Amino acid sequence: MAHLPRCDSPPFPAVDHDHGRCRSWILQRAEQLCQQQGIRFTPQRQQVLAILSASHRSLGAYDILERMAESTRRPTPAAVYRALAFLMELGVVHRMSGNNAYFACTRTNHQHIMQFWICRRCGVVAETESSTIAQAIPLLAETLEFQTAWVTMEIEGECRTCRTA
Amino acid sequence: MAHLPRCDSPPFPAVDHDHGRCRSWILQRAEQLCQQQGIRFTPQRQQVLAILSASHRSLGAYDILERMAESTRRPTPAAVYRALAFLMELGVVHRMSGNNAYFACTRTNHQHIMQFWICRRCGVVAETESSTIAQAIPLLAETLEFQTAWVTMEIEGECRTCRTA
DNA sequence: AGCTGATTGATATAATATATCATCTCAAAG
DNA sequence: CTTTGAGATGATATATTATATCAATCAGCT
Ligand SMILES: [Zn+2]
Ligand SMILES: [Zn+2]
Ligand SMILES: [Zn+2]
Ligand SMILES: [Zn+2]
Repeated sequence: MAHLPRCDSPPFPAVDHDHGRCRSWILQRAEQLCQQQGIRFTPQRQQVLAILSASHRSLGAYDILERMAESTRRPTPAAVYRALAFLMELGVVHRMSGNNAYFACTRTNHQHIMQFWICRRCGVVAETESSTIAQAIPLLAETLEFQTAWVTMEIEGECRTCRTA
Repeated sequence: MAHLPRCDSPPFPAVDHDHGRCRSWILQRAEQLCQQQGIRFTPQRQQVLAILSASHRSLGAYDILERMAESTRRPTPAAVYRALAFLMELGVVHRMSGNNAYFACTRTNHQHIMQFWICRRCGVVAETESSTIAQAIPLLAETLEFQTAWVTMEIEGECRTCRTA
């Protein structure tokens, strides 16, 4: 990520923000990560990420499948899930377990513990990293003598844009 | 809940703890809540909660269905999901979206924001309420101008019992 | 060209969850 | 005691999400 600028769009960017910039950042980052790691960013994988990068909204796997079917031959579910697994492994797509949906990440240098803010009306997802929470969880874990492997934090509600509309 | 003692079993209780106490607390609390609210705690609902209250582990809906089939006529999936929806609405069962599983709550006076600690080996779930986190989330929400409706916090890992075994 | 491992295609199926309408039950009203 | 009506359950079908398996293809290397 050295010479790739950050995607500086804020959480829940304005509806008229320059999303082309977000979009190309998402795709270029994936390209670069694949090159660095010597793995292949195949057309199918590109296509799935391109669909997700079209907005900051999350999409279900079968929604993605439908959109792929619009431009090319309809893929099988397995193909979609394979591409999603690849992109999640690469760290450029996240899965929202609350609604079985996937979205393109716009943050670099994730800590282990992120918050995902999901607008129930428009479906847009924002990511934050609270240092307070990042500190609190290991403390709780220590008290419980619990060895943490994975943290899911999803907050559902309404974003400013939808509330004021 | 006035005269029902708290379920004082700690998070991740020892394997030899007096679970009969947990179990009867879970069932009596549900009974009492139904009486207070004038709603019916039918045999099917009791049976689902009895199955969940048999341990602190979470179970999938179809696991519950199988256990019901052992003692009575095999119910339909819809019957299981209806009972689970009822018990969740009552607040005595929670759903873990990370693994589509359900477990019997052992805490009263939930705040809005709980942490669910899920052991990947034994499946036991513990609940905590961190005041630090309960304060942090509204602050983040305010910054984002986000109106929070629901918070999911699930931490997967290994409990002490499983780590030391 | 031939080899090898990664990727994709094809097919089937698993796992989780809901929709719909008919029937039954129970408690309250008459 | 009967009626009645809302809530609960049964029955059936189907929707939604995800994975397993094996064959075919492709890309990069020798
Ligand atoms: Zn954007
Ligand atoms: Zn991210
Ligand atoms: Zn117990
Ligand atoms: Zn609880």
